[in-house]
Amino acid sequence: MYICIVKLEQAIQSTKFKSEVQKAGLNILYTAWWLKTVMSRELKEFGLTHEQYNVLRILKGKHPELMCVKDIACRMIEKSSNVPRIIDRLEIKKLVKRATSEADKRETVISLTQSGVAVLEASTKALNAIYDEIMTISEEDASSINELLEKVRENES
Amino acid sequence: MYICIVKLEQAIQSTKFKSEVQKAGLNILYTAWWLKTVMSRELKEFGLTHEQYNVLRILKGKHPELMCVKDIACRMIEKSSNVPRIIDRLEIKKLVKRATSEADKRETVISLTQSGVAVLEASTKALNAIYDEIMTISEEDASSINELLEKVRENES
DNA sequence: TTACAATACATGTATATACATGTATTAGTT
DNA sequence: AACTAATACATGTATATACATGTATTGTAA
Repeated sequence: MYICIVKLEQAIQSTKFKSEVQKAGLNILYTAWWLKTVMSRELKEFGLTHEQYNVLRILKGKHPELMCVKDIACRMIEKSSNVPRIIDRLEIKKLVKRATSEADKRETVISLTQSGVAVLEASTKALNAIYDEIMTISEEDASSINELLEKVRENES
Repeated sequence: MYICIVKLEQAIQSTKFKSEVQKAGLNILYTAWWLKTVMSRELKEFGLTHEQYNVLRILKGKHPELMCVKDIACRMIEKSSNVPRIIDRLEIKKLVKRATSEADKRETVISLTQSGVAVLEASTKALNAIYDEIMTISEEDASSINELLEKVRENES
């Protein structure tokens, strides 16, 4: 059973918004929370948190090449993630291994263990299934969202 | 100076996405993180976290009526927020007051203090200014986002 | 009316976020 | 080459998230 509250108005019990733009801000925040909740519930079956999964997924992108902490950090969705600490938990679960870089001893290089690869593959399969199940929008609508969100972010000051 | 990474591909250093739908998921998560970061930086000037601000804003909606903890909780954007603990911090800063409900002694009723109202008003002004500055999309685009995000969430299983 | 379930909130725990600081190593400057 | 700055990461702190458990109060049913 998933949390199913379609309308933002119902979700946050509020009907007055200053503008569509402000409502869009709340909608983005709420939808992200909803997505994270659904994904986390699935990942829990594999003993992973959302952030731990993200690190594994990033490592997989270069596997079997090693990656240093800062290269993982700059690929994280949430840039303020404390990557060394997330790696701590993954290391305890023997899903990744740490080593000091030969080339630059300041760097710690991380690699996926075989068990890390296995857990990642299984959890990715489960996540994809959940995505197919809950995100039933069309590719066209998804494209529109991607365009619009990049428009939202295209500002500096 | 704001974080300005327009394209998702740059932001998370990834170019391959399984589908537009999956990319939309990442885009929603990343945009939410970006929005929260910008807002939090502004709120810091007032000694507030994003969540503390949310609780104040919700209380304002009924002010000067009192609200109990569960009524605040169900209006939060992030439903898993631990509202009693957020109220702890606000109480220490004398922005809200706790009292036991007369009608039902299990309930704790919360009210904004005068200083709470003042801080909320000032921070809301600052946040609105930031919103105007960074969210320069049109009302029409914002409406499209609202429609599409509600389409994204309209699924259960 | 007593017993039990449900409700409302407080509190505890593990992990994450956001940010500051500490420590080792490398790069750059004189 | 010695000194200083910068870099990479580890670690510390306050708050939040996500969830479990504890405690007081209320509702309900025998």
